[in-house]
Amino acid sequence: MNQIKTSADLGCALRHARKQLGLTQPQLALAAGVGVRFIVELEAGKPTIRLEGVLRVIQALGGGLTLTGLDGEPYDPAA
Amino acid sequence: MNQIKTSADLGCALRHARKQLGLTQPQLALAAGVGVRFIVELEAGKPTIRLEGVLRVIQALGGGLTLTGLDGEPYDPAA
DNA sequence: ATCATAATTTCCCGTTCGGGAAATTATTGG
DNA sequence: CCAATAATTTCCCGAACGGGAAATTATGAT
Repeated sequence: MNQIKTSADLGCALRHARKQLGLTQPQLALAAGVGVRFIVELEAGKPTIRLEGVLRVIQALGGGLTLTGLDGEPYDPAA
Repeated sequence: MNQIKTSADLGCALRHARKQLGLTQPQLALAAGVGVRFIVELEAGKPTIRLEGVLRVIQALGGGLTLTGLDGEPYDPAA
């Protein structure tokens, strides 16, 4: 369970995951539909990368993102 | 537990969370250090917003992001 | 040590973000 | 029904993204 607080956390975790899978950056870039440089910057923890690519990379790695701490009561339309 | 697959998922979840907390978009924007438009676009599911702001908003709401499925064993899509 | 492969940086530069504020369109209330 | 608050769109525009490819620098294997 990897708690993501900063973009650096995310980059670090994704880098480890990629290596774990034995993928190179170009391979992952291809699989995720982004450029190699995007992977480099993502893994380097660049804070201003675009969400879209981040999600695609995570999915290409077989991972998922879970939002925690915000599951209060069921959605109340009258709130 | 909110599994985030797309930026739309995220936007939807964050919008509900904000309402649950009784915050307006400008209030959240201020708390997260982003512009109001950023909140609007984030909640609308815009795929190209910057990660930095997303993380700040989530934290301003008291939530967290968890990366799942990437610890340990290699991912085998054919398993 | 040496060659091969991977990783990262740099370059150019079109695309697009995203801030603030005003204008417009819901929503809610008196 | 009309006023007030919230939500979203629009405007202008500087700043930054990020794609491909080549160059440079790790990293590793034989």
